[in-house]
Amino acid sequence: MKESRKLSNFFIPTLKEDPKEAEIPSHKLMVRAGMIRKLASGIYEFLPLGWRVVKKVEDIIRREMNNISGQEIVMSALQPKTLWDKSGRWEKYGPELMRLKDRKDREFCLGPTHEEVITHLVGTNLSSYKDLPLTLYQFQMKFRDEIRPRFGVMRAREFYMKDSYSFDKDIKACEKSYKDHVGAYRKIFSNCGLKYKEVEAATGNIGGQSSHEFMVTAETGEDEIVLCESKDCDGGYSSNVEKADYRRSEIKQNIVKAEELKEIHTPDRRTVGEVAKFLNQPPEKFIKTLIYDSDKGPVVALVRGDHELNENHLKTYADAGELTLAGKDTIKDITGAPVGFAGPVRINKEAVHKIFADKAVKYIKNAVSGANQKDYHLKNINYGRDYKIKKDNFKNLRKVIKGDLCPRCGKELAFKRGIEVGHTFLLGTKYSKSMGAQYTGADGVRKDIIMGCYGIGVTRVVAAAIEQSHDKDGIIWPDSIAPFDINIIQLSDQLSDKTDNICKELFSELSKDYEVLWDDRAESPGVKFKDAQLIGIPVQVVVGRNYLKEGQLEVQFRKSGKKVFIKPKELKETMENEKENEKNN
RNA sequence: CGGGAAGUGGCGCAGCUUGGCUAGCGCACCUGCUUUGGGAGCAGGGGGUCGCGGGUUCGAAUCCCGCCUUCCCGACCA
Repeated sequence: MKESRKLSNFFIPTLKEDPKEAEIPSHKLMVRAGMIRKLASGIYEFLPLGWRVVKKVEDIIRREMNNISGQEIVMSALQPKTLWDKSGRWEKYGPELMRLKDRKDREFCLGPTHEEVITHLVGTNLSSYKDLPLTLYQFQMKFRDEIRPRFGVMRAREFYMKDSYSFDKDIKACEKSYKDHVGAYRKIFSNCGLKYKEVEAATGNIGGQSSHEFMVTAETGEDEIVLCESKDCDGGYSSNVEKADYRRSEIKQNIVKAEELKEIHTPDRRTVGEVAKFLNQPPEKFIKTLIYDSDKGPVVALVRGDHELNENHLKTYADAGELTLAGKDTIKDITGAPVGFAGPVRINKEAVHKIFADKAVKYIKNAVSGANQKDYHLKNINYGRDYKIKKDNFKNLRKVIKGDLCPRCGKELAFKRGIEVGHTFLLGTKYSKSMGAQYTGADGVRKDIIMGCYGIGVTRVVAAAIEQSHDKDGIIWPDSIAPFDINIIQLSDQLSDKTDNICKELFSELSKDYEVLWDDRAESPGVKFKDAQLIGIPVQVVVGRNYLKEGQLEVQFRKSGKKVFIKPKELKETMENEKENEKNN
């Protein structure tokens, strides 16, 4: 028997009006359909209807994780600081880590992710190459003190996540584990009925060498991605804009005479915008000079005034661990001036580890930039004459912009928005090294275990599914993750032994193969129809006047809106037919 | 953290400018009657320290000061 329910006895507080704090459809609908309630900013309770959907997604994930030989475990959400000290992330993770102390003043955090715990677990309990490969996974609430929680469960401070970790003896074996996961993720997201894109991604807080994100495409997505949609593109290209590479379309040699370098007084004008306005010059004539601190020393990046620096690219070229915008002191050392007057001319190269420039900078004629002197800028700066940078240090440093071309095939890139529902990381030895997780090889030599980690935001998948599939009346669930398969709507004006009996019969008969929600409430038809549309169960079976008159059920499909009148015994066949039709569309 | 908005029964709001009677409306809830195919009608009823603290005043939801919370726009991320 399946998990069927009567609505009269189901805790599902639906609302007629949108909650005022909700902006995007999935948030509004999840609250209105009685799936979730907010307890505090970014902290939500899942009610029976909402949790059923989460469980559906969970089951789909579990099946695929088991298919790639993953083994399910549960680790502790509460994690001791000592472990995080080893990886160095107690410091590095910053204020996003939820920290707390126990009665003896020992420090803990609520796990935002589990690399430390699992590396410790495996490192202390696995010793031979014979035990590899190994993949472990879990479902668990994760805690991240987000700067700005947003959009309901889309960006929550407590959220339900599937995280898995692979352990391998060498990089080749790890690449196989990584591929297996990517394959599993593809199945998971398509089984959830989602349209998604795989993109190259930056590794962020987790670190590691290579990483991909699974993006559900939706207007309301918080991420921006670029794709090459050209059919001729070899293998295609898709990337998060954070990471995206490109070929340029904008670089042209300007045939303009180089004019004489001039110093200009620009009191209290620091930003490109301010100086541009003051001098009445377009931002694309400016050279923006950004100074970063890194573990190797200060790094300087030059980009054109109207462009934005891509820190991920700079990080890669500078071969630096972390980059943070430099403070006053570093800037003073390098420019001899306060913040806001940095420029490439007469910069103190002694104090700098490396200088990089975006390729576009080279071609700005008679450029404007800081004079490295308080309240002064320079104009008519020209590359070669006024400043020099090694040829190899001209790179793609700016963020990808509209009009840029595919780095593989040269066709124009398309921009889309996406919701990140999954992320895969090839970690290498980042954690096994710092946490001391090693194995003994066949040759008797101790080696670091090669790791990968892989996450799916389960609760976010639910929100993303709604974002992708809803209408003005409510949610339209994909069959695979719908909270119920069939919604029996017994119209209250027809409450009688006759409709009661057929509903009872349908309920118990259908429950052998389907999850059924029977609306047996003493509500008016309007209320029942509206609620049914709102909660979006794929098949609605209306038992009302047509049954009393003709012995017919009225079956309505949420997705197609199609309505048919049939005898009760034809129901299963009708549902199968509709499923076929939907597949073909 | 910067910029913007808002806190009044469970939900959505009005009242505040110009202080004054018992704090009001819609939805939801309870009781009764009537209704019943796309969020029914009538009658009756319950539920509010007006975010918190302080101040001004004979009198504060309303004016002043401080704090807290929530939401939206930017940096983080599943």
